[in-house]
Amino acid sequence: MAGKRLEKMEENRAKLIAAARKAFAEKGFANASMDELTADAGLTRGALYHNFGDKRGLLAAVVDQLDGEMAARAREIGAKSAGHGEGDSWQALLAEGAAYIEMALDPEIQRIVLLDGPAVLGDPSQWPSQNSCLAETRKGVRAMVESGVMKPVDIEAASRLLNGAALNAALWVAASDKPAEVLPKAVEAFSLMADGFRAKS
Amino acid sequence: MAGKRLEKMEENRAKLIAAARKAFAEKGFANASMDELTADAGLTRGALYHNFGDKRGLLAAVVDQLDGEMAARAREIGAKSAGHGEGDSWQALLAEGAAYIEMALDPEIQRIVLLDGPAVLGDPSQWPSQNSCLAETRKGVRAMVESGVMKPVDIEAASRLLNGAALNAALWVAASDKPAEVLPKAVEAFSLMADGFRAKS
DNA sequence: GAACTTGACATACGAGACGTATGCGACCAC
DNA sequence: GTGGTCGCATACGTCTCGTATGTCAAGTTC
Repeated sequence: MAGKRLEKMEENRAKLIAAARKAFAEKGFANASMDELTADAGLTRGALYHNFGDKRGLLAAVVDQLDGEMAARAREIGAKSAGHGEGDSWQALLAEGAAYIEMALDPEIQRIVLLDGPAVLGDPSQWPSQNSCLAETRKGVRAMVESGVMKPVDIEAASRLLNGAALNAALWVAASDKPAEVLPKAVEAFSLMADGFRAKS
Repeated sequence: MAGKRLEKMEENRAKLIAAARKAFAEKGFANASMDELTADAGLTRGALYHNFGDKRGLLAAVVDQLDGEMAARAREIGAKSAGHGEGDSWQALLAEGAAYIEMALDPEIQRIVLLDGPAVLGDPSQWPSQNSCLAETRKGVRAMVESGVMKPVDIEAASRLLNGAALNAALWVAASDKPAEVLPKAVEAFSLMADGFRAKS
């Protein structure tokens, strides 16, 4: 019966992160009170500072979780899209891009990952979690550059621009009056723009 | 001798905005103290709240000023690039994009317009100043779509994606270890990606 | 198995920072 | 010249974060 201590600790960490996700998404990082947040989780600020160091640490943990979930979903969609074709990795990239745009319509992801995240933690490329989403895109881009599907562009630059464009498009869609009407336009424009990276057939 | 009152008021507004630009750029919006900031301008918080309503209002005014400066510079560069050619508006668009990327290397613009701005004021498309930069890009895109230089893509979507990609690229360049080496890669990748919007020759 | 030690978490405290309500004094009108 | 208006300063209350200290259960050692 060893590890009852760590078990409880992980449980509390999870509860705090869950409460933080809700509070940050609803009120924004700056306006979220740590007292309320921890009370919702049935704890106090003591637990928070012990586990995450400070408020930024908590945000980093939340962003890490969300980022991981996004990357997992993108991978899943990418795999599905590339699977039933005969290795059309280009379709997979477009599908991933569209998936990012759609995922970012979730207020939780918008507010926390796209708005507060960069402002508080700095540019995504230097996040502690190292940005799983970007890594996912980079993997795809690298494979396509090496296989000649994409032009011989700088892998890091292309990944960054594709990801940035997708997430930025999502922000625009979400802020628009009628997201349902605007989304397809954003996806289409993204596909066109990404096509600039494609090797001439 | 009329308007000595308004004159002084505008002068103070300008001093506050200038002090805010410096404070926000150096410490970030959240960590900038309004007491220090106003003291630097030789005033107190009373003037600030009277002129801008609250801290967000001040940020909005600062962002508006920076955005205007950026748009003016982009217009200038775009005009120069299109001028000596025979109406090659495409080159002008690329030049504008590159200009945005370079401008965003300025810490003031990065921190205030790209990071804190969206987080505090929300998505740029719904800023009070209505985002001059975006308007500038939109103008160019619309002209090119109508003249057939660009594919018949949704103007709003294309403008948003181009702008977002450029600014995002700038964030990446600035966060990298050696900006001087990375910048050309970002500009090249941007040009390639934008080329996806270009009508097939 | 009992005393000791560790460490996760709670509580208490201090230091700002924001926003508002109130007061003052200079400009403008008549 | 007098009254009013308005821009700005001052004073206050409230909230929040971060740290320092206390406490009690879980793990450890003999």
